[in-house]
Amino acid sequence: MNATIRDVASAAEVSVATVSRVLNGSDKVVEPTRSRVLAAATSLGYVPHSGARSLSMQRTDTIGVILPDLHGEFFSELIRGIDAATRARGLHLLLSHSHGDPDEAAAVLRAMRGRVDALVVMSPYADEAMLSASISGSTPLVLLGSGGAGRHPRLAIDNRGGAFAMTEHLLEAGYRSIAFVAGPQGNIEAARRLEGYRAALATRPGTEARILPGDFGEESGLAAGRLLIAQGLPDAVFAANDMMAIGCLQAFREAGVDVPGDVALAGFDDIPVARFLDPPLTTVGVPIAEIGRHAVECCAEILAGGEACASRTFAPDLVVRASTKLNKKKPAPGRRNRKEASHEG
Amino acid sequence: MNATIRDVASAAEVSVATVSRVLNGSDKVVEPTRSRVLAAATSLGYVPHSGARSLSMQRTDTIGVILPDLHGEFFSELIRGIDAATRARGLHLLLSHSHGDPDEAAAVLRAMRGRVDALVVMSPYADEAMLSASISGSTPLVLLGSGGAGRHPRLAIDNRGGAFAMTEHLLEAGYRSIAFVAGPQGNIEAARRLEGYRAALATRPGTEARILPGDFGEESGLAAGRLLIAQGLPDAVFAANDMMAIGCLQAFREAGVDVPGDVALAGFDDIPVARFLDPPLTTVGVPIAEIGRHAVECCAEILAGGEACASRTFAPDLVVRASTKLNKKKPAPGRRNRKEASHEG
DNA sequence: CTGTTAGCGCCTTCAG
DNA sequence: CTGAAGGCGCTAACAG
Repeated sequence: MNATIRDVASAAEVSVATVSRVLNGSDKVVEPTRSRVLAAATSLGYVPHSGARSLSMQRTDTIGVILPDLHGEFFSELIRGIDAATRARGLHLLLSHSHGDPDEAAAVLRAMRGRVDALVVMSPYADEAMLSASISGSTPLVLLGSGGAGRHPRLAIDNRGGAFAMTEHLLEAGYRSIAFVAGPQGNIEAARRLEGYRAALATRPGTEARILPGDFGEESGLAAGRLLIAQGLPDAVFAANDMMAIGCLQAFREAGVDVPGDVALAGFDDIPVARFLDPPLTTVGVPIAEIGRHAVECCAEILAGGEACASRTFAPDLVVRASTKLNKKKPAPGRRNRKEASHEG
Repeated sequence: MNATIRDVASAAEVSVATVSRVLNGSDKVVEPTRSRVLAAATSLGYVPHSGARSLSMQRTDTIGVILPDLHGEFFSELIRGIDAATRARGLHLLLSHSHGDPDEAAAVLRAMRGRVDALVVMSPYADEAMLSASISGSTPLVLLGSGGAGRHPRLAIDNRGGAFAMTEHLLEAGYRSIAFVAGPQGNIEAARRLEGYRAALATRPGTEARILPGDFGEESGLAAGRLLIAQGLPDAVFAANDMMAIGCLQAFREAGVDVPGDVALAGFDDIPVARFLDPPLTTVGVPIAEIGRHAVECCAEILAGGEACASRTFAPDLVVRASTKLNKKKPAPGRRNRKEASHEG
């Protein structure tokens, strides 16, 4: 069994109250006793039992995080940001994922009751009403990702704006026919990105939307790429996220389709690996870790008794790399350029 | 405030003991009362307070996981496996990372005391003695990754064997000079991989080790690749993990060095994106998520009162892809092959 | 300044 | 089969 506060108290020959005081620093304890307690605590390897603590303090110093999925670098980055912020504030991180099914999400939320002081939930499917119903109304809740307005702060990226800007960029670069690889049905982020794509096309008469199904996974990008090849390539492909863009790239490579020579390719998210692809991927940059960090700080503020932080939309920025460079420069010495290589030979 | 067991009891007009009994299923409660309690609990949205529960039950139903880093797909996959297993067993997952600094690791461990029933720790730097000193001796602990033998079960991959096999493979494929991009100093996994590389070379007279520094990050792979180009390319490059291989690939691309035409490239881990690279990356396949899952099951077994599960070494397997294919096949119709393209022209 | 004591919410003997 | 009561470890009044 682990040492309890009582063990420390008797070892230091003081009362439990005194031990509690020196360990929590608040009240003043005179020096001789103080260090005696500290010594006893250290030598016994005493660490307060968090269960007991949470029972009497009414808080757990833990933030619950519920994510829809745990695949790929996007979530890896998000968790990294969240973890950094929780640890910076001395909080713990209870992680779970909900997969999207509203019932399961509700169960996960309920299971966290009493274990966490606040929740960060990314739920691209479930609506806020369901969430509210599943948690104690007093538990602070910060939402991640797009969704309807509601009473909880929500941190989102401007999916529509980002997709609009990217489509715009492609159009301005001279690509006329632009296909879009969509995200999962019902996913709000995905829907917004599709909207942005459509809206941008609508500003240019003569352009036409061409939309392929996808689910945010690499495989679906691969399938979309193959489909495009079979049906006829557009000038450019805009995938609703980077993972699918990676899949597309693979499909193109398999078929000997050159990017950006034969078709341009763009993604969304700017996951770390995007710049290491061949060609480096043009994408919509999202401050993923930053959003995670901010969500935790939001929670911390609320817990500190402050106002709930305001909802906020993060502006994504265009990250233009080689995958959409229509007019390639002359290759520098030692650089290769497939097209020209075959012409030169 | 949330409903407590007392609220449920009075709503159902029974004692708290009875409520506890029906909710924990163990004892027999006669039917009329039973359903009355259930109804009351449901209508009040009652969920037992986990802090109180852990206080009286001496368990938290939570597994603590401490990882050295949270970058990239490797950890994403690991967490995914762990999360799947915890949720399958109705356990919670408390996540933290320790960065490698032994003191910080100790602090993180201590902070988890009382919050978790068992720990899964991946600590490529800290030794087991330090870990033991930082946790209550009775807390089950499962170690992830290579390390010295100790009293705790340890799940590792055969780094040495994997690296040996890969080096062997490269040698057999006809590559004579093989450079190795090493992992971080002091990292045990990295050291083992280096050993495997060295050992395989030692079996072939006339070969010589050539080792470049790295830290498992993409950037260090990029630097290593550039260094290799500057100093003169070997026949093949074996990076101690896939992230660094990705960095190398980028360096080669920048310089117009063709993979595998000019130099072969191999990695380690087989992170999901490896097969989507250009060229798809030959690597050592590690069942990452599987290991995470297994670690949790190990913990669960111990908690269920069983014996501590045995240490286990997972055998990695060689995943040969295009990045090490010296003799490329004739391209199928619609396939491209840079080298041949330039010869044909 | 320090000690005593009453809960926090729950489970679990022990009586009835 | 059900109720009453003690205790898990800790904090926070309230006394001394």
